[in-house]
Amino acid sequence: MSQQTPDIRPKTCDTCPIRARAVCAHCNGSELEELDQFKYYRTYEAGQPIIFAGDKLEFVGSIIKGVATLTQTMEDGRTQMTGLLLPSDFVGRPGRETSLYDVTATTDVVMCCFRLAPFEALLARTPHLSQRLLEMTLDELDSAREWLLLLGRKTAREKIASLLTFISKRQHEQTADLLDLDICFDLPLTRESMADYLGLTLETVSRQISALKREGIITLEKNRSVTVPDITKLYQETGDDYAA
Amino acid sequence: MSQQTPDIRPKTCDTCPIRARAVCAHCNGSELEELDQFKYYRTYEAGQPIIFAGDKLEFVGSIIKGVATLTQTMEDGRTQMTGLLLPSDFVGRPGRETSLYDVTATTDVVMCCFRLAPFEALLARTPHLSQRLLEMTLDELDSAREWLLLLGRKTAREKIASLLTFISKRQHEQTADLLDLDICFDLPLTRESMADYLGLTLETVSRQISALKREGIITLEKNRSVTVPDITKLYQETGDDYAA
DNA sequence: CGTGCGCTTGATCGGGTTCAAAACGTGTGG
DNA sequence: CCACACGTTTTGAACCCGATCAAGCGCACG
Repeated sequence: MSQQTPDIRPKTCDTCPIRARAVCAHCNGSELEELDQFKYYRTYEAGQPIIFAGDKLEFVGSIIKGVATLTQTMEDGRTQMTGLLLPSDFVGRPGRETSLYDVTATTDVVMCCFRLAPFEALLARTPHLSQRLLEMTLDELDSAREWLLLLGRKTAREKIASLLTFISKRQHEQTADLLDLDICFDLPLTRESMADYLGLTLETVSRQISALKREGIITLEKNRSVTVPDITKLYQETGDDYAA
Repeated sequence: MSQQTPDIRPKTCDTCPIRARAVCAHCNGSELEELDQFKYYRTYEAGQPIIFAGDKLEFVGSIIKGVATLTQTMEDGRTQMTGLLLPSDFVGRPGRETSLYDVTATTDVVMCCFRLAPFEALLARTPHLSQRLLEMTLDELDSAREWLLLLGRKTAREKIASLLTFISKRQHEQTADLLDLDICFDLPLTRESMADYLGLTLETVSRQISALKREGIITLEKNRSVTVPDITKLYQETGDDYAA
């Protein structure tokens, strides 16, 4: 925050790091030009709100860099994360005027935003766009269903191992999968956010992470930087049956 | 099962009870005719599997009548329901060859099935179809996110009250909402299935239902038929903030 | 009338929560 | 450079909600 983050906004879609996986992935040149008419970039600092539940939705868009969360909060303050958005993920819901969720940047975030009304109009007459959005929504639904299993039936230890495995996968899917090397990644979430993701308390999260550390399954530095010497050991703790 | 269920398969789409809400809702006459080329009806008895996880998907389709579930099972047998499909809901996932979930009929079910390959082909060139599927998928994602909150943060009592509220809503959304009348509905799920939906054990489900009964918030007959004298009282137990 | 399945109820156990306090890390100002 | 303050994380101790284990009940069906 005090340190100036370099402006990594892509100049054009050609140099956009998420071009291949974002909602615009299937769009051709002229479609991109149309999108460009009502596109703008926005940045958010870590911790800042992007949208509040109940707010009128002004835009939808893609996460270019950083991590954002969707959360729901009950009247008495109990909070559950219901979405964890990483680069290339889509934010917002065409066909709805107000957000059902709080959207928050948990790290510094760069977004590619589209004004809602023209985006919806383009969506309605551009199969390349709507088909990609359908694909992405179906994938998100599958992830949500895995998440249901995690919340409903997994133990605290399995939940932690599953989250760590998920983050390491998403952070390394671009790079070559060198399974024989140590895997390192940064946790983009505080203990409290992890707790909100996993349906636990932050104390339980802390205890389970300590246990994995004690057993040598993971190593951490400065509480945020994780090293996994043997990813299969971590994977065995997730409770999932083995598959890539 | 012993009793013969009357054949309620609609003769044509005009008389189809779910026409207005199904995936084909926006289709026009000629599009329906195309769908009709590779459409067929199937029925399943209560308890029968519709698809096993890992099976090759032969068809997608709509639930016309009855209730089906999606479930995931871990190696050691823990199971979590991850989908509860009621009439008009869509079954299957275009763009995937094998099912990730077990799909099971929990009551007698009638489905309108479409052979997968021609359906996908039609989907790709029929915006009326793909846009409706997108809408439905986005709605399902929203439901899944409410479900995440339920599994992650609600108490057993709140979970039960939420499920009962959900079922009563879905069974009465067609009929006029007479809030001042007693609300009655049948539970399409066993205690065990409810437990799988809620991330609980069947004993806890039974105890919480007994508690609600003892307190006069619900009444049951034959363990399956529920009467709610005052729906707002039940709603207050869900933990949700008040809204229709 | 017996058999089986779905449901209820009781007694005990334990994983995760709650409440509390200490340790750590980072940034601030003297 | 050190002292202090604040937010995050760790650790400890007691408690409790829901799980587990174990009968027993009631209704449908053969």
